[in-house]
Amino acid sequence: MHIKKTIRDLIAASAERARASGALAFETMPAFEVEATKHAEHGDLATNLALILAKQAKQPPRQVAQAIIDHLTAPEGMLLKMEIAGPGFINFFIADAYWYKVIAEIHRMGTAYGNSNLGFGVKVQVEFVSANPTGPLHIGHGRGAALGDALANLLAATGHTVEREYYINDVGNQILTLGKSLYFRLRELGGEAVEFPADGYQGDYMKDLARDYLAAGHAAPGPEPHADDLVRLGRYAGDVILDEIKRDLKDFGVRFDHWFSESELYRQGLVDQGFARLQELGYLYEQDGALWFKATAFGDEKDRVVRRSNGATTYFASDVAYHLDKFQRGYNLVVDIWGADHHGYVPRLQAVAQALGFTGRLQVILVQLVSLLRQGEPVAMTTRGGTFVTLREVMDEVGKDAARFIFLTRRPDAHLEFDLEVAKQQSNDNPVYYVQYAHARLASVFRQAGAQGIERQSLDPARFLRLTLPEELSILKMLANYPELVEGAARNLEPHRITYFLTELAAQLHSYYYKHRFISDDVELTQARFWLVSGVKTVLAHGLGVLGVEAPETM
RNA sequence: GCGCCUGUAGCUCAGGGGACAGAGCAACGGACUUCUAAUCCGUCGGUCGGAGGUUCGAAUCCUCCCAGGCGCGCCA
Repeated sequence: MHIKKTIRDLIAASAERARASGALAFETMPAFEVEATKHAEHGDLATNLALILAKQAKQPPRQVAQAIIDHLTAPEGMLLKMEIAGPGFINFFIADAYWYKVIAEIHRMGTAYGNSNLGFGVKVQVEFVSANPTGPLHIGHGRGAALGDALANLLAATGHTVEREYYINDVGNQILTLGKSLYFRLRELGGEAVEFPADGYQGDYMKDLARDYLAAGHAAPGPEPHADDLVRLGRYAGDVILDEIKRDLKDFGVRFDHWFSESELYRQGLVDQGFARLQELGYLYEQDGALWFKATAFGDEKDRVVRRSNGATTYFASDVAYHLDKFQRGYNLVVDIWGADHHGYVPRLQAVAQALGFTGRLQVILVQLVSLLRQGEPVAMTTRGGTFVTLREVMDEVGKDAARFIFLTRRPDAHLEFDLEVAKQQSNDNPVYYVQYAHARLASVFRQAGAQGIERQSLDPARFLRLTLPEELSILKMLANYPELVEGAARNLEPHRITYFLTELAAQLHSYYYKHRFISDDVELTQARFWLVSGVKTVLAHGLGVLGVEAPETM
């Protein structure tokens, strides 16, 4: 029951009829809006078609609107009335009875209400987090994790075939640096006073790692270590850290289908394949002993080195290979979620996508950094410097659900201030509990009713006529609009729309609950309300599911 | 210097061509013998950073300026 689509079709058909009858003259049907109104006096839906068509039709907007109304025929009982308003909007007032249908619809679909086949046959990959295994996940990674996971859920709910991937940078200098860091911590444990390298990873986790290394029975390295020894230490540390990252993500409720190693690109010869492909297309050239990708041919500000004059390939070369591989795996859309500090990297990667012939199939979502505060004071966060708050700490302090909800209450491209003290202090006023409470409250109502021997009886649409309160109609409309909202969120890759919807639905439910009793002596009314609020419960659970937040039966 | 993101109520943020700009928190005043008060009801609070422009219509699009954040390697 996509009401907007239904109305849109009616409007379009009406305009065509008006043209056929000569009441309206226009060449082509322009794009027009059918929007939910902000104010009740404007009805339920409004269109701006008359305003847009006025110029073409050479008639005043309100006159065009009248012509559309005159030629519009809606199904019996659907429309209460239509009004021309303001400069030429047409407002549609939907009959109450129409909204009751949503209850049966939710009943029919069950927990799948809100799902759709929007993305049928579309294969999407969401790559997110992909933090280097050189330290624990911090709060910024948490934001990316929550977003990527919710986005993948959202796309799956709308019928896309979704795969979640984590890209592991396990090639290059950082392994050596990691090994060096471990090495120095080991020597410290051996009682030596060594000067820790400035470019080392200074966090305390490296000290723990060193202790664990010895505890596991590994021999401490001697002085003057060979580079191979450092690399081995680096790999060891990387593996341990990656295991920890996996554990953190699992506990954060985030699941991945693939963990893709950068080293795999080399093992499989994909980097050379990438070079060969670009070479073949004429987008590689040599200069100053280095190999360059002609990124400027696709709007990047400068060409980019893929192989340095010393023969080493760059990080960018890996990404060329990695994305070529992604596209060859047949994804219609590849979504990369990155921290905003990598934004300068977007044009060159888009250039690669274009060069390889996959224009428009790569979408990079930049997640702005989280500025972490503790009682209003900024906390500097650097992995290398070792001062940061880990995702683990945040989970422990404010809980998985609260953290995820907070992350998903902001647009990705907006800076996020996360004050730990505030998040803790306000944990009871946190919007996540507000929404969860609505769900638990309804569960409680049904438990209470059950205890009184009152069960929800079979669906009888005639009873819904008893739902006449403004609160009830308002809730019905929200429920009816939910599937479209989910589709819109998916289309725009914006999970936060779900968050806002849920908060609003919970608000309406709480208000309704407070003013009116669901369980009463009036059997018919009780049944009608049961059916209504069980629809609310279903939708709350669905939305929370998309966000990866629990929908508790009791709180 | 150049580029990207941001600037909306005291604070944190939605809204991103459409009708009188919204929510939460904070502040203030009310509501529990009641299906869960982690709730509800009300009050207060905004020249949408500034100036021009486009449009029937601009918080929203364009230009310039101001402020904050982040980038600008043959690093990863």
